[in-house]
Amino acid sequence: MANQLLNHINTRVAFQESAFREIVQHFETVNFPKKHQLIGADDTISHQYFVLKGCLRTYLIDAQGKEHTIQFAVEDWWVSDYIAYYKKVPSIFKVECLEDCLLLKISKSTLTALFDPYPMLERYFRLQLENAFVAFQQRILSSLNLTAEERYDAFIKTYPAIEQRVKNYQIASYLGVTPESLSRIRKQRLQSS
Amino acid sequence: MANQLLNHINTRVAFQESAFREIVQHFETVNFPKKHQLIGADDTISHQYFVLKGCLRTYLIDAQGKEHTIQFAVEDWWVSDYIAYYKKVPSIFKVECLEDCLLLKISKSTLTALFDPYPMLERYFRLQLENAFVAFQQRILSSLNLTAEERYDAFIKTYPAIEQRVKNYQIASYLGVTPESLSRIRKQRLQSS
DNA sequence: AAACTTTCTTACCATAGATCAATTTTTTTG
DNA sequence: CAAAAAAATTGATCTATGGTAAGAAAGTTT
Repeated sequence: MANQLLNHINTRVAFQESAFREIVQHFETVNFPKKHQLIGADDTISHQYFVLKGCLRTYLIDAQGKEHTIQFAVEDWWVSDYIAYYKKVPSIFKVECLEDCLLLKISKSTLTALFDPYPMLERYFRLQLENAFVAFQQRILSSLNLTAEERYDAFIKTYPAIEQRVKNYQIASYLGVTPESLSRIRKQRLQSS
Repeated sequence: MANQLLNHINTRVAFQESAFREIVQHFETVNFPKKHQLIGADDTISHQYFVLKGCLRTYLIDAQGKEHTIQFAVEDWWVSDYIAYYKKVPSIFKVECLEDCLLLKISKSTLTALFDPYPMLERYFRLQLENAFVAFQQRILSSLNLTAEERYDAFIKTYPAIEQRVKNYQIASYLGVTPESLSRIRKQRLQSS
């Protein structure tokens, strides 16, 4: 089961199985039902989670009561409130399970302690961050660049698997449009195809 | 002069000066005049740059001929087309000097080769990426969350030094509004103060 | 399967910000 | 420092998307 994590690490760096057996002991397998709130606003966040099975989203409710989705996570993704996790500030995001979830949990202190004896583990996380850097730049570009419809197209193209598993209003809140607008966009697309 | 880089590295990790003397040899100091184009669209990008002095911006011209600024860089910032740099695809961004610039240049291959003997250097870059991750998430949040005026406020607050050094139309293209709209926002702010 | 809850759709009107077109101000250059 | 170029401003209009409200559809619970 934890092999899924090793496989993922090996997509980025060559990691020895013996070393991995050491590391994996520091993870805890946790199980949450659909609708469980993994992280709630104002928590202190000292853990991150690797998704073995399930689907989650990280979102925020703003002063006007509107939801904004910053990230979805499915199998082989990492999830947390990374602003709170990296900056040691109280969480502003909530993370909820959109399906029943099986996760690998590790604390920041445990993980960073592993970086000294296992530099390849640190490299894996650096490369993960490089990937996130690129994904975020492209998302920022989309928001500068594209109409709501184009952003929806791009989302479907980039994350076809996710689109199937989450509610339209959640996609809308990820794209930065209202559910009503997304509904109109979807209608238009049906008619023109 | 290169000490400026050591100082910056030491804001994130404890780095030995002896080790730094080794590393710094692999950097090249380069000088460019205002308006010089450091990176042009469609280049292969194998270097990144540490800003010793000056101000630059990374931007893109879209299919409709409109500019979108993805990043500014001033002293102690790193700059490149990071999509091209990380993903090994042709650059989509241009990077231009907004002032006369003094930069430290290093190639990706040289830098990554230094990560093995100097794990603290890799750690520094990991921590840099964590910071960028947070900054990008906050920017995405702004674009989901805030009106043009609120984004302008946030920009001024977050980057007061940059606001002074770049053109308004460049700020507009960073915020995702037209220069005309930014001008109206600025007018309104003057009147209400 | 009836009742309830959540999500999605549709319609109508409102608005932030875009676009277009001048004009003024600022900056750069010969 | 005058001329030219670049940037900023202003006004008039337009448009994509938002807000509100209501009903339809889908999903969940008893």
